[in-house]
Amino acid sequence: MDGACVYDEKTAIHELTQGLQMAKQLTVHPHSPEARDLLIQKILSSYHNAHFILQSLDTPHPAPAPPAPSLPESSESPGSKEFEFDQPFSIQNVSSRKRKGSATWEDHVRICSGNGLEDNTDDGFSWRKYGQKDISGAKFPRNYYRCSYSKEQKCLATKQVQRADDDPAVFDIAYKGKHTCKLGAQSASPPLPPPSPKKNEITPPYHHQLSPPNPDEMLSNLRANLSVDTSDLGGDIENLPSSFSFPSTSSGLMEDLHQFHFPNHYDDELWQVCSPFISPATSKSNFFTEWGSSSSLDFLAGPADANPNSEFMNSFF
DNA sequence: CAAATTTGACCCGA
DNA sequence: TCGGGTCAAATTTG
Repeated sequence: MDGACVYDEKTAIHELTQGLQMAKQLTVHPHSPEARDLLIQKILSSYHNAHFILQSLDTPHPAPAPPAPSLPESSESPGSKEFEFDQPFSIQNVSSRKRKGSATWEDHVRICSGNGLEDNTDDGFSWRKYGQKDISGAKFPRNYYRCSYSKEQKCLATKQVQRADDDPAVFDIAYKGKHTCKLGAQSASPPLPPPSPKKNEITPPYHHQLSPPNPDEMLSNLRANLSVDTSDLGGDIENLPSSFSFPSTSSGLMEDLHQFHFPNHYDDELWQVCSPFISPATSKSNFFTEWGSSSSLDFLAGPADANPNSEFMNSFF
């Protein structure tokens, strides 16, 4: 739109690019622990700068106050605010139809899985599938998940996952409700051991023994996982880099990254950028692109004014 | 054997 | 009546 914005976006992209380059360096050269720390700090700094820029870009057009659709009570604990999904955005509701008492779908995320064969839709929470349905007009069935802790902790979060017709590698995910489970709440508080680490699907992200793995391990993870999908940036640099690809089977490092707190609106954006990075457990690759709105991943965002760098670094090391 | 997934039936709003 | 969302019994998996 306006030149200033473009400029800022470019700056942000530049910062992100720098961060990526440094990340690459990190993966390529053997470094002393000090040097690695330095690089990591620089990487974080770059992302932080980008985040800051994007955030400031975002302020001119504050999120429209949506006509709050009737959410089903579900809110209980004010304390778990950070897991609250923000209100909907103006995206067309994928599922306008809802049963009595069900909430509107509050967030939509599009995930492109690397090979398109697997459901790499891990988002850090532990989900249990409770249904599958063929949807008229859709090639692929829609899968319904609810939080694994829905019973134990009365967590009301649910999500729908559907493979895109035109691109089987793409999953459209709709989130509903907010996580009120402890698991989610841990993103902002000291880790607790999950009730019972379930099998594969998600190793709960924020949580799960945050006991920092040893740096070497983290580094090797980083090394193994990092790769950047820049095709997206190619001819279209004006646009925010909506996606990165970090083929990854992530674990330690990625989980630690969950501690990274992104304040405010662009959190999501940044989260999109970083999530593959952070993608827990079983994710192999992928990038997130967001469509529709934001915030579903707010649960990652911690205290709005925390300094991401220091916070992150602290938890990281 | 417990927990997760599958799948057909049921419910409900449009 | 149709289609989407959920339930719950059966089945599978670890």
